[in-house]
Amino acid sequence: MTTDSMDAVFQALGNASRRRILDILKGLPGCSVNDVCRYFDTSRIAVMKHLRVLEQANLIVSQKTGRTRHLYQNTVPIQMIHERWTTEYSALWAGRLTEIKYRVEAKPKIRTGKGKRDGRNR
Amino acid sequence: MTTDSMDAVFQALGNASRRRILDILKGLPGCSVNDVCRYFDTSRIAVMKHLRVLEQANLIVSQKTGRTRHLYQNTVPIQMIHERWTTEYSALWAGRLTEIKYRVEAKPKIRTGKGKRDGRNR
DNA sequence: GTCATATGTAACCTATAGGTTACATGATTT
DNA sequence: AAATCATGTAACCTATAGGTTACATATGAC
Repeated sequence: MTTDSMDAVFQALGNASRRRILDILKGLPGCSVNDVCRYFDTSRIAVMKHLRVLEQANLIVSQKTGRTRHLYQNTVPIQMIHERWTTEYSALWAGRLTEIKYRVEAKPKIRTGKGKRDGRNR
Repeated sequence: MTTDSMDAVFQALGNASRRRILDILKGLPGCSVNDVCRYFDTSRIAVMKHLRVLEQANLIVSQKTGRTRHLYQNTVPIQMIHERWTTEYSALWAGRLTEIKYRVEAKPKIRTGKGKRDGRNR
Protein backbone atom coordinates (compact mmCIF):
# COMPACT_ATOMS: atom_id res chain seq x y z
CA MET A 1 0.00 0.00 0.00
CA THR A 2 1.57 3.25 -1.15
CA THR A 3 1.60 6.38 0.97
CA ASP A 4 -0.69 8.07 -1.55
CA SER A 5 -3.32 5.39 -1.14
CA MET A 6 -2.97 5.63 2.63
CA ASP A 7 -3.56 9.36 2.27
CA ALA A 8 -6.69 8.63 0.25
CA VAL A 9 -8.03 6.07 2.72
CA PHE A 10 -7.48 8.19 5.83
CA GLN A 11 -8.76 11.33 4.18
CA ALA A 12 -11.85 9.47 3.05
CA LEU A 13 -12.42 8.16 6.57
CA GLY A 14 -11.91 11.65 8.01
CA ASN A 15 -15.51 12.63 7.36
CA ALA A 16 -18.49 11.45 9.35
CA SER A 17 -20.82 11.32 6.34
CA ARG A 18 -18.43 9.06 4.48
CA ARG A 19 -17.98 6.75 7.46
CA ARG A 20 -21.75 6.64 7.68
CA ILE A 21 -22.00 5.67 4.02
CA LEU A 22 -19.66 2.76 4.72
CA ASP A 23 -21.93 1.68 7.56
CA ILE A 24 -24.95 1.92 5.29
CA LEU A 25 -23.29 -0.17 2.59
CA LYS A 26 -22.28 -2.70 5.21
CA GLY A 27 -25.97 -3.11 6.04
CA LEU A 28 -27.35 -2.79 2.52
CA PRO A 29 -24.81 -4.26 0.14
CA GLY A 30 -25.69 -3.58 -3.49
CA CYS A 31 -27.98 -0.66 -2.76
CA SER A 32 -28.32 2.24 -5.20
CA VAL A 33 -27.10 5.83 -5.00
CA ASN A 34 -30.61 7.04 -4.25
CA ASP A 35 -30.93 4.48 -1.48
CA VAL A 36 -27.88 6.00 0.17
CA CYS A 37 -29.24 9.51 -0.37
CA ARG A 38 -32.31 8.70 1.73
CA TYR A 39 -30.09 8.64 4.81
CA PHE A 40 -28.82 12.18 4.28
CA ASP A 41 -30.28 15.66 4.31
CA THR A 42 -27.82 16.96 1.76
CA SER A 43 -28.31 16.93 -1.99
CA ARG A 44 -27.73 13.90 -4.16
CA ILE A 45 -24.74 15.58 -5.75
CA ALA A 46 -23.07 16.01 -2.35
CA VAL A 47 -23.58 12.31 -1.66
CA MET A 48 -22.18 11.44 -5.07
CA LYS A 49 -19.07 13.45 -4.31
CA HIS A 50 -18.62 11.47 -1.12
CA LEU A 51 -19.09 8.27 -3.10
CA ARG A 52 -16.44 9.42 -5.56
CA VAL A 53 -13.98 10.04 -2.73
CA LEU A 54 -14.71 6.64 -1.23
CA GLU A 55 -14.37 4.93 -4.59
CA GLN A 56 -11.05 6.64 -5.34
CA ALA A 57 -9.83 5.46 -1.96
CA ASN A 58 -10.94 1.97 -3.00
CA LEU A 59 -13.19 1.78 0.06
CA ILE A 60 -16.24 1.06 -2.09
CA VAL A 61 -16.82 -0.48 -5.49
CA SER A 62 -19.76 0.07 -7.81
CA GLN A 63 -21.30 -1.94 -10.58
CA LYS A 64 -23.82 -0.53 -12.97
CA THR A 65 -26.72 -2.64 -14.23
CA GLY A 66 -29.17 -0.78 -16.41
CA ARG A 67 -29.62 2.69 -15.06
CA THR A 68 -28.93 1.90 -11.42
CA ARG A 69 -25.49 1.79 -9.89
CA HIS A 70 -25.05 -0.81 -7.20
CA LEU A 71 -22.67 0.01 -4.38
CA TYR A 72 -20.60 -2.33 -2.25
CA GLN A 73 -18.15 -1.79 0.53
CA ASN A 74 -14.60 -2.97 -0.08
CA THR A 75 -12.93 -3.98 3.14
CA VAL A 76 -9.49 -4.65 1.69
CA PRO A 77 -7.91 -1.22 2.39
CA ILE A 78 -9.10 -1.16 5.98
CA GLN A 79 -7.87 -4.70 6.44
CA MET A 80 -4.47 -3.74 5.07
CA ILE A 81 -4.18 -0.76 7.41
CA HIS A 82 -5.35 -2.90 10.27
CA GLU A 83 -2.73 -5.53 9.56
CA ARG A 84 -0.02 -2.96 9.11
CA TRP A 85 -0.86 -1.32 12.39
CA THR A 86 -1.19 -4.50 14.36
CA THR A 87 2.28 -5.54 13.28
CA GLU A 88 3.91 -2.12 13.44
CA TYR A 89 2.26 -0.95 16.63
CA SER A 90 1.70 -4.31 18.22
CA ALA A 91 3.72 -3.35 21.25
CA LEU A 92 1.68 -0.20 21.59
CA TRP A 93 -1.64 -1.98 21.32
CA ALA A 94 -0.60 -4.24 24.13
CA GLY A 95 0.68 -1.31 26.15
CA ARG A 96 4.25 -2.57 26.06
CA LEU A 97 5.91 0.67 25.10
CA THR A 98 9.39 -0.49 25.96
CA GLU A 99 9.41 -3.16 23.30
CA ILE A 100 9.39 -0.71 20.44
CA LYS A 101 12.51 -0.66 18.34
CA TYR A 102 13.71 2.79 17.49
CA ARG A 103 14.68 2.96 13.87
CA VAL A 104 14.27 6.54 12.70
CA GLU A 105 16.83 7.76 10.22
CA ALA A 106 17.43 11.42 9.53
CA LYS A 107 17.62 12.24 5.87
CA PRO A 108 20.10 15.01 4.99
CA LYS A 109 18.21 18.23 4.64
CA ILE A 110 18.84 20.35 1.59
CA ARG A 111 15.91 22.73 1.23
CA THR A 112 16.82 24.32 -2.10
CA GLY A 113 15.52 27.71 -3.10
CA LYS A 114 11.92 28.76 -2.65
CA GLY A 115 12.88 31.69 -0.50
CA LYS A 116 14.05 31.07 3.03
CA ARG A 117 14.78 34.77 3.62
CA ASP A 118 14.49 34.65 7.39
CA GLY A 119 16.69 31.93 8.78
CA ARG A 120 14.61 31.69 11.94
CA ASN A 121 11.83 30.06 9.96
CA ARG A 122 13.91 27.08 8.99
CA MET B 1 -14.82 8.75 21.26
CA THR B 2 -17.04 11.30 19.56
CA THR B 3 -17.45 11.47 15.80
CA ASP B 4 -15.77 14.87 15.82
CA SER B 5 -12.65 13.45 17.42
CA MET B 6 -12.69 10.57 14.95
CA ASP B 7 -12.84 13.17 12.20
CA ALA B 8 -9.83 14.90 13.72
CA VAL B 9 -7.81 11.71 14.10
CA PHE B 10 -8.46 10.41 10.58
CA GLN B 11 -7.93 13.81 9.01
CA ALA B 12 -4.68 14.16 10.88
CA LEU B 13 -3.56 10.73 9.70
CA GLY B 14 -4.57 11.57 6.12
CA ASN B 15 -1.30 13.33 5.43
CA ALA B 16 2.03 11.61 4.84
CA SER B 17 4.06 14.32 6.58
CA ARG B 18 1.98 14.01 9.71
CA ARG B 19 2.22 10.22 9.73
CA ARG B 20 5.94 10.66 9.34
CA ILE B 21 6.04 12.99 12.33
CA LEU B 22 4.35 10.30 14.38
CA ASP B 23 7.01 7.84 13.27
CA ILE B 24 9.73 10.30 14.20
CA LEU B 25 8.25 10.87 17.65
CA LYS B 26 7.94 7.15 18.11
CA GLY B 27 11.69 6.92 17.58
CA LEU B 28 12.70 10.10 19.37
CA PRO B 29 10.27 10.65 22.22
CA GLY B 30 10.70 14.05 23.83
CA CYS B 31 12.47 15.64 20.88
CA SER B 32 12.06 19.33 20.07
CA VAL B 33 10.24 21.10 17.26
CA ASN B 34 13.52 21.84 15.53
CA ASP B 35 14.53 18.20 15.80
CA VAL B 36 11.41 17.27 13.87
CA CYS B 37 12.07 20.02 11.33
CA ARG B 38 15.39 18.43 10.38
CA TYR B 39 13.49 15.59 8.74
CA PHE B 40 11.55 17.89 6.41
CA ASP B 41 12.35 20.19 3.53
CA THR B 42 9.48 22.52 4.31
CA SER B 43 9.65 25.53 6.58
CA ARG B 44 9.44 25.33 10.36
CA ILE B 45 6.07 27.04 10.29
CA ALA B 46 4.66 24.33 8.03
CA VAL B 47 5.90 21.69 10.45
CA MET B 48 4.39 23.59 13.36
CA LYS B 49 1.04 23.62 11.61
CA HIS B 50 1.23 19.86 11.24
CA LEU B 51 2.11 19.60 14.93
CA ARG B 52 -0.92 21.73 15.78
CA VAL B 53 -3.20 19.43 13.78
CA LEU B 54 -1.72 16.37 15.47
CA GLU B 55 -2.04 17.92 18.91
CA GLN B 56 -5.66 18.93 18.33
CA ALA B 57 -6.35 15.35 17.29
CA ASN B 58 -4.71 14.30 20.56
CA LEU B 59 -2.21 12.19 18.62
CA ILE B 60 0.73 14.01 20.23
CA VAL B 61 1.27 15.88 23.45
CA SER B 62 3.86 18.56 24.18
CA GLN B 63 5.51 19.81 27.33
CA LYS B 64 7.53 22.98 27.44
CA THR B 65 10.64 23.21 29.60
CA GLY B 66 12.56 26.44 29.26
CA ARG B 67 12.48 27.53 25.67
CA THR B 68 12.20 24.09 24.12
CA ARG B 69 8.97 22.22 23.58
CA HIS B 70 9.23 18.49 24.02
CA LEU B 71 7.01 16.34 21.84
CA TYR B 72 5.60 12.91 22.57
CA GLN B 73 3.34 10.61 20.67
CA ASN B 74 0.01 9.75 22.29
CA THR B 75 -1.15 6.30 21.28
CA VAL B 76 -4.51 6.42 22.98
CA PRO B 77 -6.63 7.62 20.04
CA ILE B 78 -5.18 5.05 17.66
CA GLN B 79 -5.68 2.36 20.25
CA MET B 80 -9.31 3.37 20.64
CA ILE B 81 -9.92 3.27 16.92
CA HIS B 82 -8.15 -0.04 16.70
CA GLU B 83 -10.29 -1.53 19.44
CA ARG B 84 -13.45 -0.15 17.94
CA TRP B 85 -12.62 -1.59 14.57
CA THR B 86 -11.56 -4.96 15.81
CA THR B 87 -14.86 -5.36 17.61
CA GLU B 88 -17.07 -3.77 14.96
CA TYR B 89 -15.41 -5.30 11.94
CA SER B 90 -14.13 -8.46 13.56
CA ALA B 91 -16.03 -10.61 11.09
CA LEU B 92 -14.54 -8.64 8.25
CA TRP B 93 -11.01 -8.91 9.54
CA ALA B 94 -11.38 -12.63 9.63
CA GLY B 95 -12.95 -12.65 6.18
CA ARG B 96 -16.23 -14.01 7.48
CA LEU B 97 -18.53 -11.60 5.70
CA THR B 98 -21.66 -13.60 6.41
CA GLU B 99 -21.39 -13.12 10.15
CA ILE B 100 -22.12 -9.44 10.00
CA LYS B 101 -25.38 -8.36 11.53
CA TYR B 102 -27.28 -5.87 9.47
CA ARG B 103 -28.58 -3.12 11.66
CA VAL B 104 -28.90 0.01 9.55
CA GLU B 105 -31.86 2.21 10.34
CA ALA B 106 -33.16 4.83 7.96
CA LYS B 107 -33.82 8.15 9.60
CA PRO B 108 -36.85 10.04 8.23
CA LYS B 109 -35.63 12.58 5.75
CA ILE B 110 -36.91 16.10 6.01
CA ARG B 111 -34.50 18.32 4.11
CA THR B 112 -35.89 21.73 5.01
CA GLY B 113 -35.28 24.77 2.84
CA LYS B 114 -31.90 25.64 1.37
CA GLY B 115 -33.20 25.46 -2.16
CA LYS B 116 -33.90 22.10 -3.73
CA ARG B 117 -35.24 23.72 -6.90
CA ASP B 118 -34.57 20.79 -9.20
CA GLY B 119 -36.14 17.67 -7.77
CA ARG B 120 -33.73 15.47 -9.68
CA ASN B 121 -30.92 16.57 -7.44
CA ARG B 122 -32.51 15.21 -4.32
C1' DG C 1 -43.77 7.15 -28.33
C1' DT C 2 -44.01 9.56 -24.02
C1' DC C 3 -42.97 10.22 -19.51
C1' DA C 4 -40.85 9.48 -15.22
C1' DT C 5 -36.58 7.86 -12.96
C1' DA C 6 -31.48 7.14 -11.89
C1' DT C 7 -27.47 8.84 -12.63
C1' DG C 8 -23.82 12.00 -14.50
C1' DT C 9 -21.67 16.61 -15.53
C1' DA C 10 -20.77 21.61 -15.35
C1' DA C 11 -20.30 25.98 -13.12
C1' DC C 12 -20.29 28.33 -9.06
C1' DC C 13 -19.56 29.67 -4.06
C1' DT C 14 -17.37 29.75 0.62
C1' DA C 15 -14.38 27.75 3.99
C1' DT C 16 -10.35 25.32 5.02
C1' DA C 17 -5.54 23.12 4.04
C1' DG C 18 -1.02 23.75 3.49
C1' DG C 19 2.44 26.47 2.31
C1' DT C 20 5.14 30.97 2.46
C1' DT C 21 7.63 35.58 4.58
C1' DA C 22 8.07 38.88 8.22
C1' DC C 23 8.19 39.89 12.79
C1' DA C 24 7.89 39.18 18.13
C1' DT C 25 9.20 37.14 22.48
C1' DG C 26 11.42 34.60 26.06
C1' DA C 27 15.53 31.62 27.36
C1' DT C 28 20.63 30.48 26.99
C1' DT C 29 25.19 31.36 26.04
C1' DT C 30 29.23 34.12 25.95
C1' DA D 1 24.61 43.24 28.45
C1' DA D 2 24.59 41.36 23.97
C1' DA D 3 24.01 37.95 20.82
C1' DT D 4 21.95 33.75 19.57
C1' DC D 5 18.50 30.31 19.63
C1' DA D 6 13.77 27.99 20.01
C1' DT D 7 9.44 28.96 19.53
C1' DG D 8 5.13 31.60 18.57
C1' DT D 9 2.09 34.74 15.80
C1' DA D 10 0.27 37.42 11.89
C1' DA D 11 -0.78 38.22 7.15
C1' DC D 12 -0.88 36.43 2.80
C1' DC D 13 -1.42 33.15 -1.25
C1' DT D 14 -3.18 29.13 -3.99
C1' DA D 15 -5.46 24.75 -4.22
C1' DT D 16 -8.84 21.74 -2.59
C1' DA D 17 -13.23 20.30 0.16
C1' DG D 18 -17.84 20.29 0.40
C1' DG D 19 -21.84 22.17 -0.70
C1' DT D 20 -25.27 24.23 -4.05
C1' DT D 21 -28.32 24.87 -8.78
C1' DA D 22 -28.97 23.90 -13.55
C1' DC D 23 -28.77 20.93 -17.18
C1' DA D 24 -27.80 16.34 -19.87
C1' DT D 25 -28.35 11.52 -20.79
C1' DA D 26 -29.85 6.89 -20.58
C1' DT D 27 -33.19 3.43 -19.07
C1' DG D 28 -37.61 1.51 -17.43
C1' DA D 29 -42.67 1.87 -17.29
C1' DC D 30 -47.19 2.62 -19.58
